[in-house]
Amino acid sequence: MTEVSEVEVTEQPISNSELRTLADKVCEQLVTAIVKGDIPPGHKISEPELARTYGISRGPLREAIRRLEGLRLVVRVPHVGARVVSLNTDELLEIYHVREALEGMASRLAAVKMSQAEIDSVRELLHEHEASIEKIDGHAYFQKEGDLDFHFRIVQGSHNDKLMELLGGELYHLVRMYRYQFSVSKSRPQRALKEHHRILDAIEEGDGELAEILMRRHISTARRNIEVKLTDQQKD
Amino acid sequence: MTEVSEVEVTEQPISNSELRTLADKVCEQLVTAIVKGDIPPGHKISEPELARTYGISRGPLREAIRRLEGLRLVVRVPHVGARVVSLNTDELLEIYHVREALEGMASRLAAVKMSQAEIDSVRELLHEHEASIEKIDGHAYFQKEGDLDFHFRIVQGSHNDKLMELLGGELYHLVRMYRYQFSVSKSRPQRALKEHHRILDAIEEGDGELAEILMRRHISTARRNIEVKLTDQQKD
DNA sequence: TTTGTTAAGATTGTCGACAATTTTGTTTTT
DNA sequence: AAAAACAAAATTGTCGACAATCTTAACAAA
Repeated sequence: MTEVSEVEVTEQPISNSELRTLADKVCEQLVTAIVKGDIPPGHKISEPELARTYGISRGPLREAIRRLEGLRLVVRVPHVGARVVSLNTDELLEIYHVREALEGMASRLAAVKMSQAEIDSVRELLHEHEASIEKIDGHAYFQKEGDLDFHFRIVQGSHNDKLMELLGGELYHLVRMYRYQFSVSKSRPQRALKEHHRILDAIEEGDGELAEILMRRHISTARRNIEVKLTDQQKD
Repeated sequence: MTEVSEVEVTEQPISNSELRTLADKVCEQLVTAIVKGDIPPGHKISEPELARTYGISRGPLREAIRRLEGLRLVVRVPHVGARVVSLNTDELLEIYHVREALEGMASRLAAVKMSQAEIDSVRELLHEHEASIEKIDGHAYFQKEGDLDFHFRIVQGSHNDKLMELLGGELYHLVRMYRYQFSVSKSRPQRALKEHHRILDAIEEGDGELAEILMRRHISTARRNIEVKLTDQQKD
């Protein structure tokens, strides 16, 4: 665990964050610490230790932990304590099934709801991704976060708040956590990029049905890639 | 608001509940109080008042509120307080889009994963529903909770924990809340029951694709019924 | 009357201390 | 030596008090 001794609770510049209470701020810091693996999966969440680390009392800290529990980033046992979730591949596959369903629906809705300005903006994002891929020629290390950027843009395009909450609020955290954990780089970035364009094409044409099919295929392909890697590992 | 003065924190018999801390118990009580409308939508959650009501201190209570926030049952504003969510029909329609996607996927997976014993058990549940409908002859008031029972059985049949968490953990609470709120009785219980049977048929035959299509149609029909009722209300 | 200011009151946020429970380590018994 | 019983330590759960912030209500100015 990367030591975090005596970390000041960083004041957000002035940005969006209405989260002014200690519990909220510490919760956010803990989210990134967990997602990035600074606090590794399965690690015990010690209240006295963390309270000292962040320089706050246990009250707000416990509230933050309760929030993390809701985000499915920690598992809590009464009178025993909380632990960072340890994600096995099976759970990740489950998440990909959920993503297939949810983001498929998001694409269908986006085809009806997205404005041309939103579509143009996403197209621009894809061109940035294209440039990055060419630059690093195939390895496309950046994709780690970039891929989810595209996906969340489509979810936002659905203009369905519940979809945004579910995916942005808990599922994507776990996906990112897994990617950091096993330093997974996108397996076929050029191919994925092309699929992203096709999905956006369908949305631009207002063809929700096609957009949903393409998105589902895109995610289900990713899932099968993970399954393959899993079975390969087992062979070792 | 149905007065709840001096309610004892009820000790669960011995059942499943490993939730032994005050925060957990009060959280559960608050969930049902909110879902059933005892604490109405938009109502301010006063910490001193609730702490007195449940006879606990504000510490555990605040943890419970943080948990409710995660369940999307209350909305919290720092330094101002928490309020019970007030659900407008638009949000309910959003939830039905999510349900269509999620339960469609659940049905597809259930067709592969459900055991014959599980299927038989659900079939039995449907027969009970049938009896209830005949008894009250069309009105089928019971359906209020019974309908979701069936749906959750299918979700359990998917054996996908994430699906269960998402639907059972937050979405169904909001659906039940809405139904209590507007005392919605299932509009076409016989028809719905028949559709339930067809979905289970497809699952029993291992036809995941059909099961998904039928479930999605089933839920999307329900959504359109709500939309119609909404527009009817607007005409008044 | 309406608007703006200010002060009192109430509520939320935070802390430190104590109680209850679990975990750890030691000793005793078989 | 292994298992059981016990004691000590550490951790989680709960509480009451104080600080910071927001809400209100009264008052003053336009």
